[in-house]
Amino acid sequence: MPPDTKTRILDAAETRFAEHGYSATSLRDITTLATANLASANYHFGSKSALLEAVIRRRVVPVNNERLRLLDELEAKVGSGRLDVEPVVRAFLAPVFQTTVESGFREPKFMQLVGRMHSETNSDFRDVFLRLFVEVGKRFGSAFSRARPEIEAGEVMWRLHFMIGSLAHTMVWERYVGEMLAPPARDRQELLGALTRFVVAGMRAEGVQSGETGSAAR
Amino acid sequence: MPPDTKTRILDAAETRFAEHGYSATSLRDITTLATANLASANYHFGSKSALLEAVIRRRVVPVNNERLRLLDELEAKVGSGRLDVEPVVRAFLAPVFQTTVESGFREPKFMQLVGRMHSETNSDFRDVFLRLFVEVGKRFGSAFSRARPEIEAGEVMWRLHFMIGSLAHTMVWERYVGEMLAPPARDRQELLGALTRFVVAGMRAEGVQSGETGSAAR
DNA sequence: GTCTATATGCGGATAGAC
DNA sequence: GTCTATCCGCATATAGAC
Repeated sequence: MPPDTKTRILDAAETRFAEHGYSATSLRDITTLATANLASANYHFGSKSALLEAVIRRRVVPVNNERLRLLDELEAKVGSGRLDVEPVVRAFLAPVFQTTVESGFREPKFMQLVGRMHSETNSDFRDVFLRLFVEVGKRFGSAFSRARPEIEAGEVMWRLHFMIGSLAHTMVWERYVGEMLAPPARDRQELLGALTRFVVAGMRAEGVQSGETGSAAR
Repeated sequence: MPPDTKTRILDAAETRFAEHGYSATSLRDITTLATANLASANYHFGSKSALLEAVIRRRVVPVNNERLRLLDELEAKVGSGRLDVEPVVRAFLAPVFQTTVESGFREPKFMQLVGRMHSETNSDFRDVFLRLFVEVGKRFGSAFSRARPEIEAGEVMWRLHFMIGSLAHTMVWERYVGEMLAPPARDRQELLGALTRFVVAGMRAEGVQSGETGSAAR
């Protein structure tokens, strides 16, 4: 257990937000788990939503920085040459699975939190998260458009969303799949591999064909 | 506005659960929107979680029935022959986009609700939803395994999750993407088409290659 | 910085008149 | 079936002693 109260509260909040979501978690619950006094949460963070913001920032900023770093590296390497889909997908997905981006990541709580950040549409949650995500979204959108120039830009953006959705859903439900379907019981790297294969293939798919619509083949 | 109070409450609850989620929505908010008395919610449904269950059932049961019907039809058609990935994907995705499965679907509220049902892990929400989803999950898992027999069963199950994630995330965020990325402004059928292309390609991807792991190519 | 105590309001649920 | 009024617990937040 971390020594200072502020960090303990941050950790406890992360755990509970990941498990139950923002609205369903009370400060009482958080401070109890943190073995801290109820009032200390407001003393250190000011309000519940400010605490949420601190929790998100602590995790998202390093992951997004790592994503951008990998993308920079990749773009520098290929120069003005051809940009392949696969390394771009990896640059986006891998940092989430990487437990050592910054010291202190405790699995699998963090994975769930990331998943929830993408799926939660509570306005407090969303506002904070969107602010932190805009740059990454734009950079990766451009990178995928460059890797798949034949695909219309709008469809590329949707594919970015599909990728995020696959990632987020996997993170959130990872520990519940056993209740729902036979648990495949993979380790993290295998899961990242499976997700990468799926997304890379999706990104490489042909765009809409002439004459075809979404309701075709029915 | 529907005539009877019970339906109005159901509609209002659906709207608010879709917009803000279960925990963040109060019965007061729901009954006000429904122009009904606070006490009437408990009179008609017994409790908040029972209301949630009614909301989910009303929408999920017809969609899942339609999914199973399409899959039955497909399996009957191909008999013991080859089962292609694409129509299975379509059988899963299309009923969600079909606004006329049962009369009374009001877009795009319903799409958001479906998205939330897949992403919400609040235990009330999850329990109800899992119960309704188990059969569909198993049937489609088997169908995909049959369509992609070379892929290990565990990976097929994960791909099913990836598909659900893409779908759910798209539903939940459809109306927010404008805040986040340039809005592609597609219509529903185009969106279904884009999602189908992505998922079909993902499902058709090769499985893990010998010697490769998820952390490869880094 | 940490605690107790408390202000203040919203939450779900229900009793009981009509 | 629908209403008012209310119970009662839990929520966030803060005041103020130590």
